[in-house]
Amino acid sequence: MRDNPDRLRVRFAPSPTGPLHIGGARSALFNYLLAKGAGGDFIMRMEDTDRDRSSPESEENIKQSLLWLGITWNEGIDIGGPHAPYRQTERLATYHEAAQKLLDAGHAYYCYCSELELEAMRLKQIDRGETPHYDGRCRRLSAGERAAKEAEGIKPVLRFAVPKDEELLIEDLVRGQVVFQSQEIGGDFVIIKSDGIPTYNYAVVVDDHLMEISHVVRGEEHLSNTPRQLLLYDALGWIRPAFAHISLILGEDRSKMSKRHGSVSVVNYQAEGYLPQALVNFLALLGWSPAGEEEIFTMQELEQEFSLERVAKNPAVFDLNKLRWLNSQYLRALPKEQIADGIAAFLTDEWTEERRLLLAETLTNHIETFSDVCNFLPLVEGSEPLTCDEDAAAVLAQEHVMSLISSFAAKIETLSELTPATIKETIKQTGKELGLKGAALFMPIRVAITGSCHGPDIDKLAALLGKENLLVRLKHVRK
RNA sequence: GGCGCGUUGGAGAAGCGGCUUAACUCACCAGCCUUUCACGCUGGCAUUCAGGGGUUCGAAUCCCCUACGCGUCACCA
Repeated sequence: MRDNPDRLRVRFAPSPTGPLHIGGARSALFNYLLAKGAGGDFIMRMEDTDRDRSSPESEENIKQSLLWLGITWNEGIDIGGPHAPYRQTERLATYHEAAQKLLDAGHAYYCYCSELELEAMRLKQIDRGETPHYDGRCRRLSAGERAAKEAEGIKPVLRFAVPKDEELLIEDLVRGQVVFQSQEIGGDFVIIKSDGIPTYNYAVVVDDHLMEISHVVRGEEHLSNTPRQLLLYDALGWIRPAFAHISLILGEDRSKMSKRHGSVSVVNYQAEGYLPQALVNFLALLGWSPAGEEEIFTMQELEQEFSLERVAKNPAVFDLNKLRWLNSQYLRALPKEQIADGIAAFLTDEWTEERRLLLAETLTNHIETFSDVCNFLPLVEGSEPLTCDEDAAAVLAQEHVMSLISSFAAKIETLSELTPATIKETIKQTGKELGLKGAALFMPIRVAITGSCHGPDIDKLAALLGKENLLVRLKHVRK
């Protein structure tokens, strides 16, 4: 039935109803890695059948986020392919065609029930302690009754006639065998809405089949939808694809990742100065584990390493700590020019290229994301003295500090150019003259400049601060 | 509530009946290095696999029950 049944074809099919979620990104990544590793196809399809919530902005956001992560598709929206179009609202005729077959074969029927009627039915069922489900009342409508409803101007939905007592077995590649009973599905479900737009469960089946998808890899929230889709495949006489349901990503409190857990959109991480390689690496490790002991992988390595067999069944908690660590690993491997570019987004225009480079060099080992640079800005900008903590104050209280700082300041004053090298030299000179070295020499100077006992290299910080600001800070200490 | 899925340390996890007195990574703690911090290095961190029953010579690994967590029950995807 497929042109090439052996070819692995997967897809990422998001709804453009919001920015790309971290969970969606992981689904896309797993699909992408699977395709790349097997030399298969990765298809990008837009499931925009919810016309109220879908927006072009969301679609754009999803595409940009995917591209930023380095996930590209070789068939799908924008670039087309043999099964175009790839946007569901542009495929309406296709869905209607298949629906007609279902209708003709008696697998589907028109339903004229109003929202009110449906609601009343549901309430009654709940009252009786039953699970709410459509009772199939329109299933046996006579031609005459149908005509009457049509005459009233009621726009019907098309429902799928769910067979009784059928066992639906999903051979899931990550969860194993999962069984559902057809009568537990919740009644005859809608496949075409009254406005002629197909529902999710129906459109996915039609598209996945027509687009020759071999493996459906998606989030676990779709597992309970699968029996409906299985029924549809069978009724249409289509062979089922392989399924793999990957577990959800949880927030720190073990509930599904949502806005209250902080950043959930890929764009958030982009804006916060994370590196796409790090996010990809992190996402890959969420629910999948490598065979060896190495954990840092490039996209190319992941393509080789990834396999569905090593995908875990249990949900994974999103650990920002580890993401930050991974990001720092990638960040430190970057040439300083790229770090300078990365932190530029968090700096004012007053920062020249040269100073940005020096800042990048100074902070490389002290920041985990580009936005962390903001934490260090007070150290290297402005002349206001920084408040000291207890330890720092103790350092300044030492007897030799006044003469040390005075002597150091005097030497700085004579310096024509402040660079890390000249400053370091000046510190050493000062130490030599006063007979000081080690912590006794460096620590008071550090505290005088930064107000703290800890921080990046003092010579670099001083150079960034500039002569004027540096002298003001030193002067302040002597008061 | 019905149905489904899951449960190994603070987090990600390996483990697929004996090689496990449970890998590896993050976090944490200690030490070394360093002018400081960080980086880096070294070491520590689950006598135990949600709990309880079974099966077996032997179980984290197989079966059952209980508990807990999550997902899903739409003309939303």
